[in-house]
Amino acid sequence: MGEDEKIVLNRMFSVLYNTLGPSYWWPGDTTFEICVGAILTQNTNWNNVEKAISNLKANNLLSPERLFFLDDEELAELIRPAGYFRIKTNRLKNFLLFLKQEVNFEIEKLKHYSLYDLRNKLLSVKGIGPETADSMLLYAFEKEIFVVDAYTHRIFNRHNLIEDQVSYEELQEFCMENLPKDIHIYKEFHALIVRVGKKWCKKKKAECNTCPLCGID
DNA sequence: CACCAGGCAAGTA
DNA sequence: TACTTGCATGGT
Repeated sequence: MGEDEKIVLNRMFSVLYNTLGPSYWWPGDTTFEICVGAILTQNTNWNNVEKAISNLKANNLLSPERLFFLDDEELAELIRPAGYFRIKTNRLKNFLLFLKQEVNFEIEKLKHYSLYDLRNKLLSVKGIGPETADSMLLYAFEKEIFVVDAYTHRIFNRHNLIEDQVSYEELQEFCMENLPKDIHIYKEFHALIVRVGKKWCKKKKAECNTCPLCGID
């Protein structure tokens, strides 16, 4: 039972990696930049997020302290291209307040926290849900946790690996049980899923005829 | 033009 | 618990 699923997931990984190549994820130079990107990319194309991040960089504002003390209105204008800019302004500010209160803006200190301690603390910040928290944990804080997203759900469902109604945590557990427990694999597999999903596994149109995963099962 | 993007919280029943 | 809705820009 479980062995078959391991085989399928490992085959998916190698097919995707061999056809698409390495992903070099997450784009972003610092721990903080990755966290900011994780909030900005919620239900939003990364293209738009890049514009917002480059606005912040151009104004030398990609630091926890400086962003914390920036007026909400100015922050909103800078991140406007990322969409949902008023909501995301509040979510960023909530995260920045958490950084101030938890580690006095010294974000690197969070790397010493244990996985589930940090996960619970991130989830308690309003505006950080499971996917955003796990993206930060895996890519920014180097914790061994798998990131589930809409594409993971859609692709795994279309390949009859999971029921459509499974929860985030259930799907996450399924992935972590059937993939090698390796942070590098987790990083690359999530990235590959997003890349293949964007191109071949859209919400309505499933252009599976040319998808690398077509006929894998 | 319609559709969608690397979600989340709040409201409703 | 299990739906539904608002949030918003920019690319295809």
